[in-house]
Amino acid sequence: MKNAKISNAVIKRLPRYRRYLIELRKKGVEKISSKEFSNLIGYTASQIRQDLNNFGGFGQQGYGYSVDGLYDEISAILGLDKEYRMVIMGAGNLGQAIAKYTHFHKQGFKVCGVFEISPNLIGKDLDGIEIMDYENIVEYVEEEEIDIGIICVNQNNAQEVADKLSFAGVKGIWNFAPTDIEVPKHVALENVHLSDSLHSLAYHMNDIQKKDQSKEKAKKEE
Amino acid sequence: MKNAKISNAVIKRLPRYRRYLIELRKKGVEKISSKEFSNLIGYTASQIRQDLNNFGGFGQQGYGYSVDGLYDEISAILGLDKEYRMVIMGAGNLGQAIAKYTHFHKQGFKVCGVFEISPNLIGKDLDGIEIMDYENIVEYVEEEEIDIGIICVNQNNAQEVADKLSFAGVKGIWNFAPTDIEVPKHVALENVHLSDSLHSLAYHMNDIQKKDQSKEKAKKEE
DNA sequence: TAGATTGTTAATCGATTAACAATC
DNA sequence: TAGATTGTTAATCGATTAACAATC
Repeated sequence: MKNAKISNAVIKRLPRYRRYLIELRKKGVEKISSKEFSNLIGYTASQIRQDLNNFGGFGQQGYGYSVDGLYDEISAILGLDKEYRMVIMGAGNLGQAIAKYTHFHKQGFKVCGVFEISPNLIGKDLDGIEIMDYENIVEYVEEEEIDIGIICVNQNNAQEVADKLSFAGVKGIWNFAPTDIEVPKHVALENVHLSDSLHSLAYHMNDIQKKDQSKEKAKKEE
Repeated sequence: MKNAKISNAVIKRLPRYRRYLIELRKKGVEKISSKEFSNLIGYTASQIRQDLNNFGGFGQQGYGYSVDGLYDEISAILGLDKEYRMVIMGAGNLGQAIAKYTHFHKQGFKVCGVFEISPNLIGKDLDGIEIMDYENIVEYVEEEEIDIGIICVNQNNAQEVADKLSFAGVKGIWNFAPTDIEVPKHVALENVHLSDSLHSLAYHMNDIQKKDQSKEKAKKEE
């Protein structure tokens, strides 16, 4: 494995490669060339080879890539050969939904507990996961060896919660609050800005309509 | 407003500009220079000016940008001066959470209905939003003039639901299913691949740890 | 008018694509 | 050995940054 800094653009493509490899495996496909993979996934064959060669030579000349082998390699690169222990901060709609969503659990990301400040919610059970008092988050993270904190509190409290989680010693923060937060450099941060995503969708919807309208206009003027 | 194709990198930054402008407005700030904005938001002043000039000259030489004015311009560019009517496909945990999440509603994105295939859920009420039968989605979209379909069904049904929504005439699809779907070119598509995001977080967590370890090793070898 | 800051052109940087020698 | 396909270098493309004339 090489040592140079891998660009984020490459990292963002890895989970997608992995998803397609899972599908191929399901279908019993044993090998795939970069060209075949390109047709399937929509990246150029060249880009696929470049991306993979950031991490090592996983292919074999004249043959292609082993589907199983590549799947294992990418999983290892992403760190998906480990288990992760997570806490959810905030038991609002989103926090509760993520707590109940089994999809992550199946992939090795386990929600261990949910933390709340509201007394109405503390003590409740979410499909077997307890809602606990925000007061106790620091000791819980230490004792239960929590890796990841998921921020589902509102905008105004997001930074404070992030600070607390960082202090408590999580290695990563997954932020769903619609605001930018700052974390120490030894903590990894991934944002899911749902509103931003929706706004981007709105832009593209309007863009398509605008183009259609100008096309129609051009047609009439003919 | 210019006509050249705007790159997606620019579009993705617009909601973020807008968020910071909202904060500035709250604080009563009236004008901001690209340099001041740069310090705040973390993009270079040059990039800010480049980005904005894709859409028009919103600033004034020697002065800067009007916070209010720029907010309005960006909102209009994104199409946030309109209201959007949405349906949620799938009343699982995620679908229910989004239905109840008031944040989007406040920004002009209204969830009008939720659609399900499971008889146990059809007819139920989610904070005033009815869960309806998937059978009736096409006529509902037409009659209620739905703009956006939100896909919260599982991976295996996502493409079928997307096809149905496209046929029914939505202008945009917001996909939360952990798979890639295809839509006709007159339909805008925005994906929220939560698993991919989590995998990317895992990578960065491991990357930080690896670097820390090699640093420590280098220290010991001194 | 002088100072500040934009709008815009030019330079740089990084990411993607193309080409091809290496090799299975 | 011949054919296929990788790994990798070189070329291209696009996005970001720097520079500066225009102008408020």
